[in-house]
Amino acid sequence: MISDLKGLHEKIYETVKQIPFGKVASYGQIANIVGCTPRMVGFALASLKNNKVPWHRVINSKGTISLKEFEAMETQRLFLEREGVEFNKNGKVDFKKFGWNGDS
DNA sequence: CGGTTGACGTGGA
DNA sequence: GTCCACGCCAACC
Repeated sequence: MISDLKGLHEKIYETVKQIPFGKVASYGQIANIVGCTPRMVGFALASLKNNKVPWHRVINSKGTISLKEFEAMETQRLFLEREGVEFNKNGKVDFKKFGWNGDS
């Protein structure tokens, strides 16, 4: 359960913050939890400027990183690998093993 | 107040 | 399996 909605962004932030260490969630998953469209999830994280939110644990449904800047995607991948998340040769994450069930 | 934007998702080819 | 087009809806200008 999340605090009262002050803004969709904050709600999304709270949800992302609940993602446990070594787990990853898709934008659609977050969108489903907060009850908004996946677009907003990405938009919210894009606006993210504070490092309190583990945005690196959020990826698209394909299990890949969709960041525009190559730098950013590299950073995210390194962060996930550091947390124990394995990347395939295609650069995809196995949701079967690292997918967040929504249970913190 | 209106148009544009955007870290996506899904369906179809 | 991959790639392309359309749709979603709040935030931003």
